[in-house]
Amino acid sequence: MQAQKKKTIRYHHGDLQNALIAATLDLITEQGNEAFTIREVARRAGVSHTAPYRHFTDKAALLAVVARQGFDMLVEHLLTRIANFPDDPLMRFKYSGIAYIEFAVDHPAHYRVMFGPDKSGSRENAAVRKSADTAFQILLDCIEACQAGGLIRPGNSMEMALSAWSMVHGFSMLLIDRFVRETPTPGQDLADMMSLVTDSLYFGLKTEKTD
Amino acid sequence: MQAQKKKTIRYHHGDLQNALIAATLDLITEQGNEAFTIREVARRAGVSHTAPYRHFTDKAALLAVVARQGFDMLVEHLLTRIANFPDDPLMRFKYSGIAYIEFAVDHPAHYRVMFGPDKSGSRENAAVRKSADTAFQILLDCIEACQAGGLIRPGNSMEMALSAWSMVHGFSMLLIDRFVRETPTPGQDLADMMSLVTDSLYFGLKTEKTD
DNA sequence: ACCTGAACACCGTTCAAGT
DNA sequence: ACCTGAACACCGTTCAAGT
Repeated sequence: MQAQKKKTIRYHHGDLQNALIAATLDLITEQGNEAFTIREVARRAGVSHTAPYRHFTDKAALLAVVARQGFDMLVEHLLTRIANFPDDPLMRFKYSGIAYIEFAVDHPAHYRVMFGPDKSGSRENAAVRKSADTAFQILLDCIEACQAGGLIRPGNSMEMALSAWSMVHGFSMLLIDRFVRETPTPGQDLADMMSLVTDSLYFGLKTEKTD
Repeated sequence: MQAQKKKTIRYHHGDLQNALIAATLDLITEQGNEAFTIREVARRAGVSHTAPYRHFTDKAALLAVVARQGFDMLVEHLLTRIANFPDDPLMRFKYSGIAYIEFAVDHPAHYRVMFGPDKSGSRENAAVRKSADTAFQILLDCIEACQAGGLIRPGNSMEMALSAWSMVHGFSMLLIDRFVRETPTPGQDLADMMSLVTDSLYFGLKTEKTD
């Protein structure tokens, strides 16, 4: 808990804290969420299996740091992607969804830790929730900007944001967990698929006059 | 593998196979997916920790049986729920989504095994995939019936089904994993929320003339 | 045919001890 | 201040042995 606040922690090989985080991501990327063990991560970082406990109170604390890092990366990716459309709220809404799926597909290890089964309480971790809320707020802002411009139906923006989140989260999980393997139509690529899926919702929320 | 084919397997206390499945569901319901261990399940069934290996080749095989059972239950629930609207394809489409979320919320332990991280290969298990495909086919049929009646936009029904599945799956996961805890508007209940979320998509796919 | 106990190679976590 | 080794209570899985 407290250890994470310190900027740099040195050990005889350098920065163990970050070495452990990097090893965690490598391990999850290579072998999935289940393969992550403190002992294997320590092995990869070249330290004894008890050394990680100097930096993280337990396994859950290490995962919580990875989850928060993931949400921060997601926020950054979303902001970068929607910055391309400063004058078009509807495009910002659409691309926030596409950017979300892009993030999940590009960083499946992070995504699995962020949304995977909550081993013990990163869902309760204040820092993690704060980063997650920031990401959700971006989506909400996009929707409300559209409503202000008459581009999306009036109505409860929270409900709409929840619908949008459900869709991109569900699609991301189906992709990552290999439930969806192929594009519905031959010749499509992943980018086409992301547009198709997000468009289904986008048509559902926008007003008729924007057709 | 072969053991599962036999209808009834007796041991000194009765039907160990089903006792193990029941204990698995109890355990996952009580303490989450991580708490499931062969040894604990055996303990609850009152047998030695090696006895389960007489009935399931390994941990993954037990989970695969639970997953297939879950998909079969899902299919049954979907069919029951849409049977209420024999003459209204649009209502069948809408209620297939609601019924899906109902199933996930009512059977979170099954749902987590069905869609949770694939410990090792229930995703590849032919019987599991077959049951899952049957469920997906129900959704596809609903959409195609709507299209035949001019109630949903023409277009690739696979893509639409994928969008719909993404949304209900995402919403289910967010609910089960406690990312979504409260209704967006005070006074709403879960049924309201399910309608709101599925309606967002439903409006996106239907034709204008059905308004 | 079905079940058990010992055994093996793993875990997470704690703690006294080393530098 | 940071790291280690031994120790404890767990896992999944195998296998020879019991009834």
